Amino acid sequence: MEQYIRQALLEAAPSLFGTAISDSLIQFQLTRRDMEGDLTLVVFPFVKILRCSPQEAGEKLKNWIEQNIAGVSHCIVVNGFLNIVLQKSYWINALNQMQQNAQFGLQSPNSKPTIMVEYSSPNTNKPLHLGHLRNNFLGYSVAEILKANGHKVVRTQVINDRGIHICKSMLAWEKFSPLNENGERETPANTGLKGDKLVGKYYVAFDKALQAEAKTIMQNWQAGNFEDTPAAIQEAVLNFEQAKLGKDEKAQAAIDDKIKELAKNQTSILREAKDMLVKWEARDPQVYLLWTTMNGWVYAGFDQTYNKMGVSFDKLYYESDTFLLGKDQVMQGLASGVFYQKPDGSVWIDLSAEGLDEKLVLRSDGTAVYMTQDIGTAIDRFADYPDLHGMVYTVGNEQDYHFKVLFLILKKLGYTWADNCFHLSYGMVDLPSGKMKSREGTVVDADDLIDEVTLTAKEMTQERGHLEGLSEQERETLYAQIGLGGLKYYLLKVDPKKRMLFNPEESIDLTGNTGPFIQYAHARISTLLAKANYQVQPLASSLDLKAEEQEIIKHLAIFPVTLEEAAKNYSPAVIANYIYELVKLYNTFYQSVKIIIEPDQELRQLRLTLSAVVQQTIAHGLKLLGIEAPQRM
RNA sequence: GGUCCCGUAGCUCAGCUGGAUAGAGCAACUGCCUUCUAAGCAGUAGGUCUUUGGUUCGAAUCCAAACGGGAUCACCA
Repeated sequence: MEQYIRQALLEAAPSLFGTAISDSLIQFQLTRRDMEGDLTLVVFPFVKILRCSPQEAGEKLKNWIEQNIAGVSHCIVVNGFLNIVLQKSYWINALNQMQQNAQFGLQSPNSKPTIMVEYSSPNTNKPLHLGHLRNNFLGYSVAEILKANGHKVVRTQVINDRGIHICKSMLAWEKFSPLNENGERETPANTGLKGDKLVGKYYVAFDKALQAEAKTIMQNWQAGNFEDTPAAIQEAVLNFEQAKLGKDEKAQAAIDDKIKELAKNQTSILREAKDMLVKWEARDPQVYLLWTTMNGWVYAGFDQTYNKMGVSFDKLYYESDTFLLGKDQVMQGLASGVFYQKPDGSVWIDLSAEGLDEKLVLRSDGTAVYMTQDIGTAIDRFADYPDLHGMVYTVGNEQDYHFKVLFLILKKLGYTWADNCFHLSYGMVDLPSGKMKSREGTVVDADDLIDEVTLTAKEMTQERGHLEGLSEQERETLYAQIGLGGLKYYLLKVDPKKRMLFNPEESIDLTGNTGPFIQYAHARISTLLAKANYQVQPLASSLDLKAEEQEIIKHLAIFPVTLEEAAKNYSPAVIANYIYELVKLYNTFYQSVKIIIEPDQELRQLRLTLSAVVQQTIAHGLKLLGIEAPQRM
């Protein structure tokens, strides 16, 4: 309708205004809920052209629209706004079309270019935590949203399965794992621990040992004992100590950190880890065996967690497979002059012309860094999927700079698709106590959280009791759907870009703007329709509509635009807010009118139809968020 | 220090490319289940949209600065 009036106005402009007008002059918005009207045309832009008061301009537009636009009942001019009231039959017809289209609002599948969406991308040395949950739910949901907008989507992740951090947990396991009576070190099988948890335990053990050894070295340095310390390091330490004199506490602490870094680099345990990395890159059989074994444990653990989370992937990339390609690319780029080499052999790119810094792309010892690997992975993906148009990287905003650099490098290497790469940058998740810090043990474990939320859902669902007739199996499924639904909704309803607060108590709330609130509305409608034995039937356009009913149809009508907006902004929050609003409107309606027990059959059918379309739209919306829509609860 | 992000009710968040009297939820208080699931609904109260300038018919929204918070500037990932 908006488009229709816009077009008509543009065509009629010369006779109406005496001149052609630009499209941007015609600004529509939805009429405020507390005013009469459906669509509002902003009058101010026309005032200049018509050289008259807003009131006069409004009157002129009012008369023209009332006489020339079919479907318009009448218009009201108020405060420089022209509120257009559509005929009731317009909304009945809209509802009729919605009920006949089970895919209402969705674009036809695979009608748009292929997009790859990357999310999760964990390290294989620690279990998934709350931050990963936001990441995974976001990525999964954005993939669903792009699909619903007609894109072909490939879900993927890159698994950071190599590098110094992986060697750390491997080494710690070899060094510190106790032997059992069979002479075996700890494994998931003989401890019953989940694989990712077991490996994470040794990653922590490594850090602890590293800290201890570094502390001893620093104490030696304090005491003036520089035995075993290279002269260059000794000099650096002494210089730092010198620099501390006369500085305030904060500056001194910063310098102490730098000294600590130096000490860590002098530890034997870190040297061993580095040696292991070199051996790994040389494919030392023993190191490789250990690596595949321990990674296998982690993957089994991750799979369990992904399963519980309800996320999945179409294709996996392993850093260990792509980093060599990355190195090749760097060498080629070096030859073509995109990169340059320093005397020590390290390879860099100079982005100072773009307002960025110089960035390392290959270490002096020839080993790959994160950037090397990311270059390789990106190129690999476009080679694997010839019709791939673009990529979405779901990665936290602490890596904004990294991705700016990555996309620039890819472009400089000559890959035009670099322009279609997008960093879906999301904010950190804070706890009421502040930031999550692994060292302080405040990290919220993903498995624990999911279990907790499911348990709470169970308790609360049993309290309300709408469970009669459900099997034990069905009940358990329902608890998980509600618990996880609440958690997902809680994490997705906030604009991804924004840093958010995670309050454990609120995340499992059932009332207000929550997942269960929306699921409940869905379940309530489902049982209602079943009881009423609802069948799709065209509605007579002569039916009258109550305000509550019309509000719902109006909101349903913007679902397609909302879905597009969510895709454009890569924002599940847009969908979450939309369905929340829809449910509130529906609940008001539900509470104020009779539906099944309405004696007038035409009215009853209208209200059932409205309920059915709302139910379908809630279900679609929840699916876009990766949330289940229970039939009853 | 350079660069980037953020600042809306006590708390958590909406507020589309500038538009009417800035909205929800939670927490507090009042009502509503012999009628379709009360995980609901209706209502009360709660605001200098951090501050100051600028742009204009009009600014929470755009621009600049200040203040406050965060991220990042590694041969870490």
